[in-house]
Formats: sequence, structure tokens, C-alpha cells
Amino acid sequence: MPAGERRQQILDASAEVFSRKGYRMAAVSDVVDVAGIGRGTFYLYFDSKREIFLELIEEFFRGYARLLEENHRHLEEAFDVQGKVLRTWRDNMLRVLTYHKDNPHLTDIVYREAMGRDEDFSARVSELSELAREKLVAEFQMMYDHGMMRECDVEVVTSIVIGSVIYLVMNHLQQGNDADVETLADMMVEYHIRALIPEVGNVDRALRSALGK
Amino acid sequence: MPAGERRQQILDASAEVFSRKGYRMAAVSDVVDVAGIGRGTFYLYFDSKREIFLELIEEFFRGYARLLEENHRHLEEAFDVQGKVLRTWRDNMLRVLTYHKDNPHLTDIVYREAMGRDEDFSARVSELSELAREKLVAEFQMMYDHGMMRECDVEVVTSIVIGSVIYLVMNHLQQGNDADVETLADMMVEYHIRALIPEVGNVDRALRSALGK
Amino acid sequence: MPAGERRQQILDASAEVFSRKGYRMAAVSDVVDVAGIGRGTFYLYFDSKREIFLELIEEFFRGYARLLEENHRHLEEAFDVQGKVLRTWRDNMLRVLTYHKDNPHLTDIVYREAMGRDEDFSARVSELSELAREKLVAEFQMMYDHGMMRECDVEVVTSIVIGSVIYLVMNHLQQGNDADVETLADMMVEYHIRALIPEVGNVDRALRSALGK
Amino acid sequence: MPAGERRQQILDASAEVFSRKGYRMAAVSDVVDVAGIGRGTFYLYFDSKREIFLELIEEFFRGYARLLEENHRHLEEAFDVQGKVLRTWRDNMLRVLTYHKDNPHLTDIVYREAMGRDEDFSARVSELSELAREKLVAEFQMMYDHGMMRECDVEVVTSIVIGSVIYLVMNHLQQGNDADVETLADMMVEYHIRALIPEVGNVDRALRSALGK
DNA sequence: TATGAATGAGAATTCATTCAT
DNA sequence: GATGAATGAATTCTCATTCAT
Repeated sequence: MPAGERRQQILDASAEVFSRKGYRMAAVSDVVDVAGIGRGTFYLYFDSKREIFLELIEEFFRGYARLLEENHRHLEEAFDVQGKVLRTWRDNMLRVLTYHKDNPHLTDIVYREAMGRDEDFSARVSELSELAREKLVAEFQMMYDHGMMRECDVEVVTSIVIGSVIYLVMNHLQQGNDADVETLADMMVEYHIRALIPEVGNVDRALRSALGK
Repeated sequence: MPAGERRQQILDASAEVFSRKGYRMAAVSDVVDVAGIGRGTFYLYFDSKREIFLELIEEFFRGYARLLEENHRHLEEAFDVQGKVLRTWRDNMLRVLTYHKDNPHLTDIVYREAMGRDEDFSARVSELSELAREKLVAEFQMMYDHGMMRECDVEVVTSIVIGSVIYLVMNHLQQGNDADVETLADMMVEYHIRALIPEVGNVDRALRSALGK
Repeated sequence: MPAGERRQQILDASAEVFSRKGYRMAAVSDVVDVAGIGRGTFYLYFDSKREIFLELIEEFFRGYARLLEENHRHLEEAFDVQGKVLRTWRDNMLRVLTYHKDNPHLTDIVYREAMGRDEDFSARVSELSELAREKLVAEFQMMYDHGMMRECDVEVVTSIVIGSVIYLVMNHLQQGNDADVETLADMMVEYHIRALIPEVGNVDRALRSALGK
Repeated sequence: MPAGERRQQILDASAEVFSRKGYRMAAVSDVVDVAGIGRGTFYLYFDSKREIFLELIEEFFRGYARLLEENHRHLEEAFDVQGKVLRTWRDNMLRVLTYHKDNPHLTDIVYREAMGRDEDFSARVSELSELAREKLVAEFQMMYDHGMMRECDVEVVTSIVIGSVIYLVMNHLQQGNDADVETLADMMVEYHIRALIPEVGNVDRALRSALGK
């Protein structure tokens, strides 16, 4: 089997195992059993249990960062087109939810396991979280600067939105709770638009624009 | 030393240790060192490391549940008084944030550590989280039933609010992030009132009523 | 059992095991079996297998260094007394051989195991060997300076004597080969006096003086 | 590449690696890396790590035994020629030192590593050492029988000489300690002649004869 | 009640050897 | 012949828990 595939196979197995048992409870033994390989083979591809766990986290944030940058670009472009911003923001939210839904194990690992204070990797996790957060702050700042948000503390607002996304994902998109991701995105967007719109009188128009109805 | 005090002393020590090092990294050894007792003494008061951890979690949720019930009662009573509901809701939010701020170790343990999938206690944590969630759902349902919320999915809204609270607490009230809890409560309440108010035209009045300005 | 005794008990057991099986082949498991203690108990007293091995080596060289200093002092004092030097040198040699005979396990470990290139401790072993060697060089230099040795390269002579001592110890005093240590000392002393005496004509007198016959 | 050459190439690589890292620390991996061959190729030429190590030791002792036999023959022949014995003995010593100097890796392996108690090969090493020793004992016995040595314990004397040779080699001819091998041989021979000569009055003549001065 | 030395099950990791290509 | 990916037995070390004092 080609080295790349074998590596991915082990990554996949470990994602499943870490998600199911948690980092500490998961033994390398469990991972190799699921991957259907020998104990030593694991160490041909990864230096340690810690390393593969970090790799999964990096993988999640790599994809997430890419997505957020894409979103950022879409939003920037949307400002040039009349009435496009909110619709774009809604599409961005949909992509964020979809990303989590499509990567249930990684999502689980990042939001449940990696948060834990494990001196082995909590520093790196904080760093990556912070990077993601900064991208979101930038996005909100941009909307704020374009007068699309009422007077508010952008940092706090970002926390509110991120928290609501994470909690929504964990409660409605994980573990068989497969709510319809489009509906959830619409609800989220409506919620935050109502909360943030500068002129409440424009709410209906804004919602129509964002949700395409 | 009286048994009760000794027990609490150990609980306090373990809260600090678990919060600092995490459940898995924290050794019983660390706890007894901080508590200034012998290794065996620990086991006179608690059956196991798992048990004391669960006890801390129960302690957090016991206090939280009491608070939420109190909040619920206040809200119920508020419905009888003209223009009191939103102000009460704001007070409730303040109490929720204050509770977390006043119990930083327990907050840390519950939201960072206890989330982890550990067969030792994740079942119980889910159960307790669910109980807390149900109380919040009930509160929102009550507001909804009184026509204080627009047409929406109460479950989803509850998730959004809970997520925003947790993330705000973890990012703005933990670890030396000493934001002013009243200001945060006001921001939160304004945010969610704007998002949820049935008639957007009444927003200013609602905010004035809620925030007492 | 007092901590000091327990520690010594483990040291003794490990000396026996390391001497019998060698550092690499000896498992911590073997040591605790011989000591009659639990696996974890070992780690209450020593940080690692490497550490206890180094401790044994340090123990050997600590005793050896003390002995060599004592010898040095005796020799210095002997220069003040007519006809005492060679006799003292013979007593010193006897003490050296006796030290090795009395510490068979440590001797075995130092000369057979510790010589091996193990990056874990070979540096420290070299350092200690060098210290012992320097003391012996000093002793020979002192005799040389007092005109008790013919013109020669003191470094080379020291190597010759050390080598002969080690090989004699390993072949005649180890593993049940318990030759009489006094006889061996006499043979050694006679050998080296003959090899080193400045005036060959004085040999008989020198030997009589050294061997007390 | 012809099988014989390939085999020797691996032997050379392993000699270097074992000498540098020691038997236990050296991985088969290191050997194949140095030899520039594949992992499996190693096992086409040698059954195991143990086997190649033993092979190196056998190689050392094969050469050494050959040399000692040659020395023995020279000595036997020397007895027929007036005043030739000591000169021959000196030449023999020179060849012994030269052999070690010319085979630094094997020397290192035999005297540092192979001494270790490793059930894998220590029995064989003892056997080979004993064979070499016996040849040297025979040589000394022959000299003793021809009245060229004073009354003494030949076994002990052999130990002394072997020990001095080994220690001299390890301290003055290994690892960049590039002493002149002829000078060392002369010093050694002078030392042992002085120590062993039956009539001390003949020492000067003996030394002149041995060292050719 | 309080103690802390002792325990041993369990986990991560290494590396000599095999074998399908 | 040559290769190197795969293997798994074996080893070191940790730490929650017990129990004799």
C-alpha cells in the first residue's frame, strides 16, 4: 500500500478512535486494531500518539482556515455587488456548518478533547483557535466598517457567534443528530442579522436578501 | 478537623488542581500535596479520583440548577408585573455570568475537561448538562408562550444562547480576562432581545426596559 | 522498612542482577524479583534503570577514590620513615586488590559492563576512570620524584600497572577464583618493583623491605 | 556485487557501527544505512545481529590466534640461535600491538563490548579469550622452561602481561591516541624483561639484546 | 483518624526479523 | 538477488489504590 494511503488510513482510524474514546482513554492499541495493522506499523508513520492527535487537530484547523479565508474572499467580493453581502454571509455560515457536519470525528476531537488542559498540546490548540477566531473577527470588523452592523463590541459579538456555532454543531449536527444543515444555517443567520442590524426597520428586507426568499 | 471541613478542603484543592492540570494529567498526588494531607487520607473521604471529579461536577451543576430554578421563579413572578420580564431576564443573565465568574475552577473543569469523552463520567456530565439545558428551554418556552419571542425553534434558540454564554464566559471571564460582568450581561441581553423580539419596532422600548436605561 | 535500608536492598539486588545478566539484558523486572519488591517500588527509590546503574558505578568509584586517597596519604607519610615506602606500597596494593575482591559485583559491573559504549553513561564512567587513573599517576610520580623509580614514562607505567591489576582481579579474584589476595599482592609488588627499581643491585633488599621477609 | 565482497562490506560497516555505538545501542538499521544496502539484504548474508557481531569477534580472534601462533613459531626458532630470544620476544610484542592498532574497531568491540555479560555471546568470547590466553601462557612457559624467567607463577605473570597489553592498547593506541607503536613495544618489553629476568645482573645485556641497542 | 510506602496493572514505544514484491 | 514495509514481543515507567502502622 502506498505510504500516503497507509498514513491516511491510520489517521482515519485514529480520528474515529479518539472521537469515540477520547485522547487519554484511547490506546495506540485501539488505533492499530481499527486500522487493521500491527502495533509497530503505527510508529513507522507517526512518532507518537501525541503527534497523530496533533496532526488531526492541525488537519481540522487547516481545512477550517482555508474555508474561512475563502469565506472572507467571498465577502469582500460581495461588497461590490448591491444586496449581495448578507446572502454571501449566509452562504459562508452554511459552509461553516457543512464543514463541521462533514468532519464529525475531527469536530468532536477539537471541541471536546483538545480543549482539555493537556500540556502536551493545549498551547498549540489555543494558537490555532486564536487564528480561526481572528479570521472571524476580521470578517465581522469588515461588516461593521461597511455599516452593516450596529454599534457594538466586535470582540464580544464574535464570541457570541462562535459560541453559538460550536454549540449548535455539537448539539444538532453531531452523533446522529443530523438536522438539516440549510435550515440551521438560515436560523442562525436570521438570528444574528436581527441581533446586529443597524436599522431595525430594514430587518425584513435584510432577511429576504440573506435567505433568498 | 471536622469531617465536613476536611472534605471541603480536599474538594477545593482538587478543583484547583483539576482546573490547572486537567483530569488525566492531575495526579491524586497533586491533590493531596495541595490539600496538605497524606495520600491515604484522600481515600478516607473519597472513593476514587473519578468520584471526587464527579463530585465537583455535581457541585457545579447543583449550584447552577439552583440558580436556574431561582431564575425561573423570578421570571414567572415577573410575568405578573407590567414591563418587568425583560428586566428580570437581564438580571437572570447577570446571575448566570456571575455564577461562572465566581466559580472559575469549576467552570473550567466542566466546560473544558468534563466535555471529554471519558467513560468514567461523560454519561453523567451529559445528563447534568441536559438537565440544565431543559431548564433553559423551559424558560425560553415560557417567554415564547407569553408572546415575548418571535416565531422560532426554541431548541435551536436555546442552543444559540447557551453556546454564546459558555463561549463568552470562557473567553471573557476566565483566566485573568477580567471583563466587567454587568457590561457583558447587558451586551448579551441586548443581543438576544434584538434577535428574538417579535415586533422589531418595539426594540428600543424593550431594551430600555431590560437594561434599565 | 526504613527508606535507607530499602534503598540499599534494591542497590544490592541490582548489583547482583547487573553483574549476572549485564545492563542491557537485565530487566527492572529481574531486579525487583531479586529484591522481593513490587515493580513500582523500584521507582519510588530510583528514577530509572539507568540511574541505579550509574549509582552503582558511582558507589564503586566513590569507595575506590577514598581508598586511593588513603593510599596516597600512607605513601606520603612513608617517605618520612627510612625503608617504609615499599612496604607501604605493598600494603596499598593489597588494599586495592582487597577492595575489588570485597566488591565482586561492582567490580564486574565497572570493568565488564560500564566500559561498553553506552551513550547513557559512558561519559561519566570515563570521567570517573580518569579520576582514579590520575590518583595513581600522582602516586607513581611521587615515587619517581623520590628516586624510587628508574627513568621511565610515568603515564605508560601507570597504564601497565592499572591494566595488570584489572586483569589480575578479573581472572584471579572474580567468580569463585578466590586466589589468596595476599599472595597475589606480593606477586604484583615483586613484579613491578623488579620492573621499576632504579638500581637493579638493590632488588633483593627492596623486595625484603616491601614483602616484609 | 560478488557475494564475498558484499559480505565483507557489511562486516566492515558493522565493525564501525558496533565500535561507535556498542552492540546494544547499534541497530541493524544503522548497519544497513552505513553499508548502503536494504534492510532485508542484511539477512541474506547474516542470520542475525548476534551472528554478525560474533563473526567480528571470531574475525578478531582468528587473526590474533594466527599472529600468536606465528609468534610462537618465531620464538621456538629463536631458541636455536644464541641471543635471539629476547629480540624475538620484542618483535612479537610489536606485532601484537600493531595488530591491535591496525584493527581499531575490532579491538574496541572485543575489549569494550564483548566483555559484557551477554548470554548471546559471552560464552563464546570467554572461550576465544581463553584460547588466546593459553597460547600466551604456553609462550611464557616455554621461556620459563628455557630458564629465561625467574621463579614465578606463570599464570599470574601471563595475566599481568595480558592486562598491561590490553590497557596500553586501549589507552595509548585507540581513539586518536596515536602513540608510536615501536616505542610502546620497547617500553613494554623493557618493563617485563626487568620484571622477569632471573639474574638481575644480566639486565643491561638482556635489554641491549631485546631492543637491539 | 491519619499516614505514606508498597503495589501491579496497563500504556507507550523500540527494533530484530520476516516476506511479498 | 535486493528491498523495505510490516510485525509484535518485550521493556520501561506511571499512578490510582491499598493497608499495616
